[in-house]
Amino acid sequence: MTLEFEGVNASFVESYFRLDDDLPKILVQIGKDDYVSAAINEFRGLRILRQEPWECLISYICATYKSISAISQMLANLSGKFGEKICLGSHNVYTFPKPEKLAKAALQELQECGLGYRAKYVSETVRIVHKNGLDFERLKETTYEKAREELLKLPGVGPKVADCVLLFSLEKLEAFPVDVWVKRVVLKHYAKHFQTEFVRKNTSQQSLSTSAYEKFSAFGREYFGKHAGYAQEYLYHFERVHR
DNA sequence: TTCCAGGGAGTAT
DNA sequence: ATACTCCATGGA
Repeated sequence: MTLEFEGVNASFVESYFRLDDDLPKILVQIGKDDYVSAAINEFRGLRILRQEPWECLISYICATYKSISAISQMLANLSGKFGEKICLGSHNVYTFPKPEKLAKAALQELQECGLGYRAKYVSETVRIVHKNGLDFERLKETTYEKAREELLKLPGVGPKVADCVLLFSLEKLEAFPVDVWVKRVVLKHYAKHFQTEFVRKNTSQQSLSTSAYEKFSAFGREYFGKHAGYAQEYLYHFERVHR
């Protein structure tokens, strides 16, 4: 298999696509049952990205209660308005804005990017991170639980956003983010791991309480093990394709 | 037009 | 602790 790239060096590509992970070994580890095995067999090769923590954090704060396409649009707006222009051949692209740049942005400017009520959360979190210089490198070194606790203090960051940031940018591969899609998968195919009353309640109602979230997420970490995040990613994609 | 989206925060019980 | 409610915006 070959991988072509340009404009970056090989070490970046290896890092960004997590080529340092032993994917075949991980897929064996998380292949605990026929259902997740089906997802693995269909999408074998699907990877988790090692994203830049700052970009990941702001992106997932923006992503709450929004459709994927709308999220893409919002982030493109942010980059176009506050990022740096890069010329790639014939067309221009924009980098994700740096903390110091977003820290200077007015609330209304953020709202003009389509952030809606999230503009306030982004604005406040931007200031906290920029001012105190939230040490993402330290969060990488510490445990899943401690790093999660730190992230949850930020405005606009709840358990779902925290788990996404931990998984996609802070080296916490045991994180098992539970969104509406993963919730559906677990309720449909892993119901036997929960009390029937819990399954019934969470099947009928669309919202997800904090305590219910923690039960779903803890199940994922315990059932799939230290690389539960990979299982989440395969199940998530499998559900979205076959819904 | 109505519904819902890779949820979170605020408030009432 | 748990339940209920609101939140801006855009695509389907």
